[in-house]
Amino acid sequence: MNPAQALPALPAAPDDDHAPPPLSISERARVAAAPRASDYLAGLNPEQRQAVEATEGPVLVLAGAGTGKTRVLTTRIAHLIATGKAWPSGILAVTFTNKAAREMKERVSHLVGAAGEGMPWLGTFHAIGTKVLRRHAELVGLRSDFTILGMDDQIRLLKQVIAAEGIDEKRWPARQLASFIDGWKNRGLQPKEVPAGEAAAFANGRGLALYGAYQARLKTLNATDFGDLLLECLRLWRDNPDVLESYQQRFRYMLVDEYQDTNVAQYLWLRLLAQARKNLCCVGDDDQSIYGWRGAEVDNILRFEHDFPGATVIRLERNYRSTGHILAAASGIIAKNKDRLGKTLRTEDEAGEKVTVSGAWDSEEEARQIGEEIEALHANKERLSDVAVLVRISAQMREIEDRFVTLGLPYRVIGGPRFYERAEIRDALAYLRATAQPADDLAFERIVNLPKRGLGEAAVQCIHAHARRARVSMMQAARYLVETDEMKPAPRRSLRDLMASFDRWRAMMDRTAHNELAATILEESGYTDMWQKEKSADAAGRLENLKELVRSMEEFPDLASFLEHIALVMDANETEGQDRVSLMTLHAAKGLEFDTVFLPGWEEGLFPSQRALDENGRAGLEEERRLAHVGLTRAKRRAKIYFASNRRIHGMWNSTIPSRFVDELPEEHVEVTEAPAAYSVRGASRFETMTPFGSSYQTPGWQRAQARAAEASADPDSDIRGSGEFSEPGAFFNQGRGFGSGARPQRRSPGGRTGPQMIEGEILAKSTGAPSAYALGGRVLHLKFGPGTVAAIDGNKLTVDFDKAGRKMVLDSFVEAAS
DNA sequence: TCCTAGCGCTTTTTT
DNA sequence: AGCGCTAGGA
Repeated sequence: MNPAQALPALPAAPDDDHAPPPLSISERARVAAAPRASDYLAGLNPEQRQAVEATEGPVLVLAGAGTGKTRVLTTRIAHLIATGKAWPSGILAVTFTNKAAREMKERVSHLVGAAGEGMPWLGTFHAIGTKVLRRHAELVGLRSDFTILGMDDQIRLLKQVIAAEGIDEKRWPARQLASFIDGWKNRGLQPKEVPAGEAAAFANGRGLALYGAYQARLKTLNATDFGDLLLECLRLWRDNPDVLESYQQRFRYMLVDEYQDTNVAQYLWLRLLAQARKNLCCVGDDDQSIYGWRGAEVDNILRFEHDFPGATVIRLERNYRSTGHILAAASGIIAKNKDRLGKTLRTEDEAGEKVTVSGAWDSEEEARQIGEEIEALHANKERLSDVAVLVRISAQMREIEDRFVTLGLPYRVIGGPRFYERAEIRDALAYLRATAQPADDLAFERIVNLPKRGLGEAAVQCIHAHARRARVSMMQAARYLVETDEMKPAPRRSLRDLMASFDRWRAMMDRTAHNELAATILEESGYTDMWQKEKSADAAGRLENLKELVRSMEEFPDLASFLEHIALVMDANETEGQDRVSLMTLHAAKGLEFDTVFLPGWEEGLFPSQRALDENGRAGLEEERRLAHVGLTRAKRRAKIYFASNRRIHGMWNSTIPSRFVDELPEEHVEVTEAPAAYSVRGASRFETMTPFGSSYQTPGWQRAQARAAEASADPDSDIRGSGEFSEPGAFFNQGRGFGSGARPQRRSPGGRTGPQMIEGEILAKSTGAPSAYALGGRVLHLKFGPGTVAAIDGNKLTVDFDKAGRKMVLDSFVEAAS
């Protein structure tokens, strides 16, 4: 980056079998112009170095977790540039995510200086596909200013297509069709290539017709979806050999990151480009292929040597991340997989701590244990940002978040709803699109009645009908309709105002900064007003997001390039800096690392996911196992696995058994922790573990609750798990319906003490008569709702305004005084 | 046109 | 349980 840190002279051309031919004058000049990399090869281990220097022919680098994969990729690019084998513009480097592309760009320019910034062909498959398509749009029936539809637009369009074919959208949901079409596109299949049998699965055999109709509709709209960005490239290159050849000539060297995640379409895309020069270097790890469910084809990496004869395969097995026990545990698990190329990770690091396995009674206790351990780590001067909790499914997060809120542990959820997927952002973008691209019907439709301006279903239908009849955009149709009296006066007036606004904004476009224009549009359209009037808790956050959106536009030269960027980039701009625990899914954790990793929910059915097993059998199981491997290899120094005996799934309590992966861990690298309250979990029969009072398994809920309440008052120290919140008496009688229907299973604890739970406020309220120890306006802390202020007191019943949860009536025994 | 009660669905998620 | 969507009524 910094030119001042000038780099010493190049090392001599690598002295190996693939030594380049003598350099011509122009090539020498090129080398001279390339920024010098210092001893960029020096820090590499022998395998890494081999991977960097094997520039010619197909190369597969099998890079295990934490083996320096990104380093190899970036150094390889630097090497190609520094040795004069290629200009930056002659190197194609593809990644899956924008984040990965950004990082790679950064690291390359760090190595080679400003030349790296100029790598025009470093990007995601989709970004590069877009670039190619814009240049040759007319050859595939598009104009070069085609719009890229996001998922929501895609669904909206499919709904229209389904409706147009006279199919009941409720019976055959657009979402499902979208996943069919995405699946076909992932496999590189155009409508005419889809196997007849497959398409029959949707809408009684009309799936294929719908796919065709959808594609036709996209063309009319001058639009593509994400899949098309690759598919249309394939079509372009196949139908126009001269165009293909120009790209084959251009890309002297090609690099692919995360090759195990490529789908068939991407494989075909790469193969077409690599056919001529064959300098294709794929980096990946078959043991980290976890995206099969969205079309990734592990076979691509497993078959690499077959697909690219004469390929060099290099294994990176030296792990620089994890300590010995963690690595051995991860290796032990992944070794059970059959479909793999086989690698053995090793480390020169110390053995470190063993992987721990802990059982918990239920998911709440699991969350409590994790919270406690994190607090202990924190007290021990560990940074929270070095700690992560990795879950299998997002639904697991809530309980853990609840616990963190209660404890006041700062945390951040990674990979939540993405910035650009948030409704308010999509709405704002729709306004901008409708302004900048008047033919963008989907954008227009999204905001025509947002905020509500009296243009409901009927009005939209009317515009639609006219647009279709006159074969014009909805915007044009609307323009026509305000001049006629096909519409009722009220909507007509409203529509006229809206059209006038759009005219005004469009007129501003060339003389107003685009971010200013955006602010104006959001203001004048009443959109920001809409959220300002909204009293809900997240309205403020949404307004904040809108501000952030406008601010982020500054970085782009004009509205068009901003919209282009938006269509492809879906990353949230994470605010860094604070010391927080990270909470995310295992999928989101790929590529990250933390000192300490908590892995809750290792239970059959949840992890491995029952659905993965049902739908994909052994392949599904192996993918889950890879996920376990990914989870463990995120840990640098500590990995902690948990399972609970009872977990609520879709609102119902279920008895669960530990994951088979727990038992696949190699014994000698694992330590089973003592549960804080000693109760046997493993091997306990389902009924034993869940009957609270002898045979009360079938006892009506009210009896159980009474018994529990009595016990609660008798034992103030008992483990309080209910919230103490009041509920209507009626609701109470509706809840205790026994196991599997919402009632919570009871713990059997050694001393015969049973934790009271779901305590019915009314009963407990009668059983304790002591006056409240809390004062009006006092601060209290509630186990479930967190901190709050006492608003009213009635005996032992408090009305508390919780900071997070709002106003609730709770029993004072459920709160404690807080500062 | 707007509000709300009820229904059904529910892994993982990028572009 | 929680969310989003839809239908049906005000």
